Amino acid sequence: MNNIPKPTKTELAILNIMWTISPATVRQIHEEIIKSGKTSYTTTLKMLQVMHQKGLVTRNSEYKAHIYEPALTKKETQKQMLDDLKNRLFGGSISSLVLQALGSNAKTNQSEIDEIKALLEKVEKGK
Amino acid sequence: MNNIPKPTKTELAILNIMWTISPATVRQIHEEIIKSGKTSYTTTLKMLQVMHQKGLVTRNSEYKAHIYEPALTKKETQKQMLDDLKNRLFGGSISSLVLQALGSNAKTNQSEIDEIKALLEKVEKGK
DNA sequence: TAGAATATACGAGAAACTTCGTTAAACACT
DNA sequence: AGTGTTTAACGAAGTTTCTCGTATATTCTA
Repeated sequence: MNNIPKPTKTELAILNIMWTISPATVRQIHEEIIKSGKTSYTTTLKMLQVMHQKGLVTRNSEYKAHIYEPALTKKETQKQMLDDLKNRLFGGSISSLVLQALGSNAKTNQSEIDEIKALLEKVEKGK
Repeated sequence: MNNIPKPTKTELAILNIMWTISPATVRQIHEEIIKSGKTSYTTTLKMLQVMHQKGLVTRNSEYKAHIYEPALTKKETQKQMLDDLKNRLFGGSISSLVLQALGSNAKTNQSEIDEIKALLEKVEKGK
């Protein structure tokens, strides 16, 4: 099977770093992690190994220091997790999710609103 | 402290049932749960006890069979979890989340689109 | 009122997730 | 070559989450 599991909380934190600096070695990733909290190098290493085992990241072992990359783009992961949340809490309805998201957040700026509107038009046209 | 933690996967499944049938006894909740999979009554009971301990549900112990209710409404929980996802995967930007949600989902029907548009107008006016 | 049914409490074990120390191999530099 | 540094691998322990059996109390009913 080719199914990549949903990342856990800690795994997601690591992926967020990797989306900005990968391809990267464990050392490089670890340097970023410790900017916001203390952790052992081996903890980071172990996390990457487990994530590789799960298929969340790929790695190149050609050199002594392996080089890691996320298996999915940030966008793909966003889609995956949004989909999960939609199914588990919004009865499978994306619009219900969107309504709730917009409704509980008034500080959306004009250009963002325009962007959303434009996208809505596109969705409308595409029917 | 008054802080209610984010429900886990299993806890959320139970809350989903409770939002439709609560106030309810463990027995009633359990009957719903076993409609989609086998579990022991005591498992359900223990989950509710832990959830009560965490503050996710309230209970009335006046009678032999305690009566449970969610501590938060479904809407409040939706807001809470959307907020969490937004912070952990969308850099704190709701509009980026909304764009991704709408973009990766073409099958939004017309009335839903209209609803979203109306809400956008409201957000726009309220500035 | 005695036995059956139904409920809670509780603890133990399984499973998933996270952290870290130890070991050994690869490499870097005199 | 010999010493120190950097790395991967691995296992073990700590945590959280989930599942379930057993013990005990309460309620029902025949």
